[in-house]
This record gives sequence, structure tokens and C-alpha cells, in this order.
Amino acid sequence: MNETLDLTVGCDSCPIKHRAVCARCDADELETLEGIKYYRSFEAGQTVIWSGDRMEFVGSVVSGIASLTQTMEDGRTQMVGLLLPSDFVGRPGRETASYDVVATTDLVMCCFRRKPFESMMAETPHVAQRLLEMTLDELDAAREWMLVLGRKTAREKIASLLCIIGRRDASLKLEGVGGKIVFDLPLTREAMADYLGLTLETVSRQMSALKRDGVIELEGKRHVTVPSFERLLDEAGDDADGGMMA
Amino acid sequence: MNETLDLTVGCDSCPIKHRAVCARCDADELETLEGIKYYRSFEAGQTVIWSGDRMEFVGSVVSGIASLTQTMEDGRTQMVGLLLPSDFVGRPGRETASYDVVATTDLVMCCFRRKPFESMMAETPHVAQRLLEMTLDELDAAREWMLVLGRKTAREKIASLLCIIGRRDASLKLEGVGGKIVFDLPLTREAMADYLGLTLETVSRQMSALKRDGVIELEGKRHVTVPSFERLLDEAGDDADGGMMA
DNA sequence: GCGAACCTTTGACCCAGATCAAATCTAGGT
DNA sequence: ACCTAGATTTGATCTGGGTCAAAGGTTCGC
Repeated sequence: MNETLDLTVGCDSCPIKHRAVCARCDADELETLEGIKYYRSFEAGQTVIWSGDRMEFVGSVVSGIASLTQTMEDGRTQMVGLLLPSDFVGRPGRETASYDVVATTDLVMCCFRRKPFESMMAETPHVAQRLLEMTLDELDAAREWMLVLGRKTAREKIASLLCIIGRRDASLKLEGVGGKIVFDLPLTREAMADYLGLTLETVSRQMSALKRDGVIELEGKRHVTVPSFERLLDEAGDDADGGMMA
Repeated sequence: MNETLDLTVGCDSCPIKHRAVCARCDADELETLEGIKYYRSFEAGQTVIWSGDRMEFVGSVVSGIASLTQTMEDGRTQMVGLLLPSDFVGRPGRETASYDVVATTDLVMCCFRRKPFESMMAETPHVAQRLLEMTLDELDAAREWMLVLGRKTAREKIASLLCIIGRRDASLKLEGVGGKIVFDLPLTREAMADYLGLTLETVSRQMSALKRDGVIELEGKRHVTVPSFERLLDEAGDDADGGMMA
């Protein structure tokens, strides 16, 4: 068992149905995990972990969405992570998390009672390795998001968010006709604003603008159709007026 | 060897002089590392890793500072990480980094030829564990920085940056009289701006404002004295006019 | 069907920070 | 000492997005 691990969503032979813990089904390791896993459900808006809590478990999203949020004393908030199905939360080996985890839609998580860090490294090395890889992925994502937060315009920020959601969501579901991508936004305008470092009014305005400019289609408030992610990101760059100079 | 690892800067008994790889000096593991370590120096401005490069090594900063930067096609840049002494760079198990690493001051790094991920987990489990812990710390730091980028004002951003630099730097050096913290900024105004998602002009203006308001003292452009980190963060909140309403 | 509690959209106005431009202030180098 | 290339400061002006405010839309429960 020395090959590179490639743990993808929904490995069939594994009783736990997503990549988070399916370490290409190393039997012994899985058994160890089986013994300590359990499921928990949360309603939209319910708090999964309060900042400052002792983390009693490591969890992985099965369905629904949760958000990782940091808050300042004066109430300003910044979402610092979106937890989509197969994503991980938790910090084995640390007692406090510095942010809240709140269910953004109805949510099911697969939880594992916290194990001492060292014993995990020893008993389930492939899981440990996968955990490290996933943490590195999250770090990459966080850093990419720093670029979005620090340097992109409101319009570009929206486009970036739509891409993130769309890529994750659409890959699981079907895509629309003519290669277009169709998905439902699982976030309110306010949640989008929290993630993007904007106000909800600006988010709403920019969504309307993108629709008006034909970059995206909107049915209702949540159902989104985009031509392609490349075009979305491109056209979001060209600020508005796609032909108003006459 | 089952106790919690607490790897701090400058462990004496370890031939490698910082926490990055000093896994409380597990002899066998250190020996393994000894065999593959070497030092490299870089001048200010020199590129350590280009985005898209295959990472040939894992490195740890010995002295100097490097920055991790992401760039957009149109030239906008966002620094996504500051590498201070004892910090780590590198992504074992991945072929490309998505950002440049550039020396911001003269820099010495301790490098390790890249090892296959799996063999590292097996051969040096304490180092692997330490690597995971450090990655989680970086993730925390990145997320905290997302709050700074997304929600803080220019003045607050500067204060946050001064705290980060000051805490790291001052802990190694001496502090000034009366509990004040004294340190040298290792960054140009432009580098600060890149980190904070601001322009260099705004950084300069806010530095001047903080000095004018007596929140910080400046000798030359780089030598900074702050009363305390708490006061710095507090007073940065109260926007300017510390008594102008009469 | 009717509120009530939310979301969401839109408008009017304002301001923090960007942009453009010009001095100053270094630190080398010759 | 003088010159040059950066780094830094400061000023004037502009603007993207925030703030405040007021209307729609939806989706409940009753």
C-alpha cells in the first residue's frame, strides 16, 4: 500500500460515502474509524460549533452547507470557509476553534469522536495523510480567497463565488443544454455578502447587473444559469457597459 | 515518545535551529532529515519559487523574510503569506504551487529535497505530525487574515499587520523601555500594501496618521515603537480625531 | 385570504480609499 | 560631493461600494 492516494467522492466499496475518510478503503483503518463514527443533523441557522468550544469531534459534511465564520466584537463578520458536501471541519489536537460553524442549509454531518492526534497518526496513517492533503487544499483555497477579498471588484467577487459554488454543485448534478451550467444558490444574499466582504445591497445590485448584462440568467432568486465559468470570469472583468458607447 | 509535541524556536539540542523540523529531537527522525538538508541563500527580490514550478524541496526560513504572492493576469497582486524565520514553505505531494515565493529581504532557507509523501509519514511520523499542525496553524492564520482583508478599515489593517510583525519580531529581540515594543519593519510600503489589499499611498498616509495621533512612533521609515499591541488594535479602531471635537 | 417575518431589490447620498501627479527623502555608486 | 534609482510622503480629485431608507416578493402559519 504505497501508491499515491486518490480519494474521491463516493468510492463505492467504502461504507462511508465520501472522500473525507475513505482512504482507498484500507480495511484496518476503516474499521478503526467505523467504531467512532456517528451522524448528526442540523437545521439551517443552527450552530454546529461555537468559537471557543472544545472540539469534541471531527466532522465531514454529508449533505447541505455550513459556513465557517469569524466575528469581530462590533459585529462585523467574515465568512472564512464554505463547507460543501465532503468537506471537513475540526481541528484534532487543538482545544479551541477561532470561529463559528453554522449550518447555512439543512445539514447532515458524519462525525468522529476526537482521537488523540498521535494515536491517529499511528493507527490510521492513510487517513492522517489524507487529512494533511485536505488541509493543504483548504490552505490553497483560503489563499485564493485572500486574492478575491483583497483585490477583486464587487462584480469579480460575485463571479468568483458563482464559480466556486457552480463547480462544486454542477459537477454532482446535471448541466443544462448547450454546455451551460445550471445550479441553485444555496446562500442568501447576506451570506454571499459575508463571504465576499461586501454588503448585501451591493451583492443584490451586482447580481442584477450581471443578469441585465446577460452574463448570467436568473430564475427566481436562487436558480442560476451561466454560459461557462471562463466566460463568467472574463465578462465579470469588463465592468458593465457591454456596448453603451455610441 | 507519546507526549504532545511542543516545537519551539531555537531548541538547543537540535542541530537544526528552529522548530520547523526539530521534532523535539527524535534522534532517528532527525538523522533521516540530516541526510537531506542543505542551505540556500537568496537576495532581496529574488524568486524562490515560481508559480507553476514543480516543488523540488520543502524549506524553512532561517533568517530574513519571504512573501507568498498571488498575481492576476492584469498585474494586481495579493500577498497571501508572510514567511518569517521558522516558517515553512512547500507542498510535498503536489507538483505545482499556485503562487510565487519571493525573498523580501535577504534570506537564508534550510531546504530538504522533496520526499515522497507516504515515506515521510512512515519514516518521520513526528515530523509529519508537526507538519500537519503547522499547516493547520497557517490555515488559521490565513482565515484570520481573510477577516482583515474583508472587513477591516485601512487603519485597522495597518494595526493588524504591525501586530503580526511586532509579535514575531519583538519576541526574538528585546523590547524597549516601559514595556513598549520596538522593532524594524522588514517590508516596504508597497509590500505592506500588497499584504493588506491597499495601495502604497494609503499605507503611507495611514502610517503618518497613526504617528500623528501618537499611536505609534516612527524613527526613519522602518523603526517602529508601539505602546502595546492591545492599545494599538484598540486605538486603530477609533478613527483618527482623538480629541478634535470642540 | 391575511398578516408577519424574511428576503430581495432599488434609489439617493456619502465617504474611505483609489488614482493621478508631484515633491522629498534616502542609499548607493562613481 | 554629485547623480541616479528607489522609496516615501503629500496633495487634489474621483469613484466604487457603503449607508440609510423604502418598496416589492415569498413563504409561512393561522
